[in-house]
Amino acid sequence: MKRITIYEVAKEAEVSLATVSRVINGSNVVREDTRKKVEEVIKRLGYKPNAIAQGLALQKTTTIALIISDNSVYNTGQTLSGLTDVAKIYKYNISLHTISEGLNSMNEAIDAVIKSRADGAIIFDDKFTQEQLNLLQEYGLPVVTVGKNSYRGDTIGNVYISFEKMAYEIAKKYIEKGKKDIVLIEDRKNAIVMESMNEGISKAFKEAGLSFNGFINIPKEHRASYTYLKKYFEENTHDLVIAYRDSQAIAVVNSLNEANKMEQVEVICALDTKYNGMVRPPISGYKIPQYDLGAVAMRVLTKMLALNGAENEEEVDFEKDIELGYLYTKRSTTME
Amino acid sequence: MKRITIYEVAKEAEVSLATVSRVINGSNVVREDTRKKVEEVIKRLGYKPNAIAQGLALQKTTTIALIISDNSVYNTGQTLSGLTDVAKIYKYNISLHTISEGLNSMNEAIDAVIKSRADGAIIFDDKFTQEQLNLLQEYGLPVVTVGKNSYRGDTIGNVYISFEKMAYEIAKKYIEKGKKDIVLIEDRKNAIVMESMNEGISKAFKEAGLSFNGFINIPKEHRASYTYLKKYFEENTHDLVIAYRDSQAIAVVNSLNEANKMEQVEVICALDTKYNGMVRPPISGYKIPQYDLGAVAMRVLTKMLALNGAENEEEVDFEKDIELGYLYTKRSTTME
DNA sequence: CTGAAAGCGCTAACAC
DNA sequence: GTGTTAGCGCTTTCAG
Repeated sequence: MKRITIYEVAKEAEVSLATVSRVINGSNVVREDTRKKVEEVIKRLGYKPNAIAQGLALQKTTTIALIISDNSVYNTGQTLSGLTDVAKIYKYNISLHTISEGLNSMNEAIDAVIKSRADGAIIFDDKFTQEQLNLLQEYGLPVVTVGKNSYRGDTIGNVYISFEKMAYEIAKKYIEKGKKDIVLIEDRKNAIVMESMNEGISKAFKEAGLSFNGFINIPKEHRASYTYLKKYFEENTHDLVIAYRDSQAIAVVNSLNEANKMEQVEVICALDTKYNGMVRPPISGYKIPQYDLGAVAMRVLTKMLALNGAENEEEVDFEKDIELGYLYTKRSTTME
Repeated sequence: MKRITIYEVAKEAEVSLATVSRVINGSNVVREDTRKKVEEVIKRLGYKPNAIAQGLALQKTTTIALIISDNSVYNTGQTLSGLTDVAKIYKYNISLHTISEGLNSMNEAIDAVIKSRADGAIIFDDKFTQEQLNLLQEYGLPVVTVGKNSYRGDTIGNVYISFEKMAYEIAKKYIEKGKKDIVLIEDRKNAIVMESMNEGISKAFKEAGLSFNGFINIPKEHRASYTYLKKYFEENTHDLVIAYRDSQAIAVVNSLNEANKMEQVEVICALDTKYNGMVRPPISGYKIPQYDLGAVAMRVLTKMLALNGAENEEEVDFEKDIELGYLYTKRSTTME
């Protein structure tokens, strides 16, 4: 097993550690021929600089910590891709901290992140508190959250989609068309988003002098929404049903189909995926820029980090809170 | 910004570094009251041991590197969950190295992993070479691959599913029923798996004195399989079509439906997902233990690591190559 | 342009 | 039990 250190390289190349260090860090004060010699030895010996030692010496790890809920991992490979692609561009390593249910999990993750001395953190999870963010801050980690815009701090950024706005727009449009019997299907796994959507719809109703009470709770007994929805739609009809995840939208459409009501009620999925287009009938939905959510978040973080490093108070201002848009895709479950 | 070191803690608690080190590492030679005192100071100061420094001193990082293709991230959140859950149990950190297309990407990832001095690596990707694995070995990293069983080495493990066997079994069963017109849909994104399946089917055919030539290539011009399949199934009919991913199976079923051939041809999806059950008609498929794939892989790696640490040649033998099973789920697209 | 030496924060003998 | 000290591998002044 190889365990070659900078010292071996130095000896073999007949220079000092300092010089080897200079060449691996691309310092341009090294004479060309000594550089060549050192590089040759590095290759010959298969020397790979120890990032841990570098981290210690430099007081930075070039690593950013990703704190992400189990749940999010499942659904959003694309966001992860965006995150990692951009990280790669800036040569950051990524350490992954998944948190499962359990209340304490987030605290444990934060603890691990602090100990790991990551340079910054990205949090992609529904539920965490401002205090937890503050803790990260205290230990000098800039953080950007993805999905929500309710966190504040000098070194806290937020990259998000406004589902409240989306829901508001949908509701408004339908109310104006006179289709006021709107219903929103609960998604227990995404309680926070549900809340924003509920608020958005309520706002539209209020503006129309109405009040919204179409939030459909899926009783806890029902493991899958489908079993409940099937029965529900046998007995009920609405103008429009809004679902968050594709699987729920599909369950709704299946239920509606079986109740022979597909003609009467429209269905919209808030978090569009390819499956909405593959199902029959294809379901209308809002395309969310999942990849960008990750890519932008990482980009914002790298900017913060650059600022940190520069130490210059040049007020290099940039937007830390970024709202991303969405795109409505009409398919067959809506009139327009 | 806090930057408290063990030294601060020692001074504040009026003990030496060594003692502080002992209490944070749970050494049991520390007197109870000094331990209490130190712990109090640690909490009061908010001291968090620097994992980087520990890593340097201990020559181990308690981190395992995950090398994973973009592609895999998308589809297999569950495997990731399995991986991380088990890692958590053994207190390992995870560093994430995604590799995108590009040939060199894997080499870069391996380079980064070596530099990071991770204790071990898990590779979850279709294509990499034995040489690349050997490189990891040379630098002392045990590795376990997930998905394939074709890599060898003292510190190389493989956790996988035999899609060859699966395909063989399917083909054999259908051939015996006299349904010999079997077709396998290409999946360009998973070329290696396709190959195994092709081999499995071919084997079954050969055993029956036949030869298999039902591998359907999706012409490159077609971004989505669906556009091609729709046309294909207007013109062709088979006894059985086997698809790998759910989206392909769905495309097949949709095409078949539109060609009014659903009654005549059976469809099986090799990599079952919840969507197969949600689509109409629901598609039969093989449930793959995705979570276990990750969990078992991580478990195997931790065993290797434990062995490494123990240094005892006690021949603590355990299986490094583990084949996981699958479970057939009949839905509506097959007769039985 | 290059080398010597201090230091990054922590662990692990080795003393006492 | 607890303290002293020598590293772990690398970067970075500071001299030369």
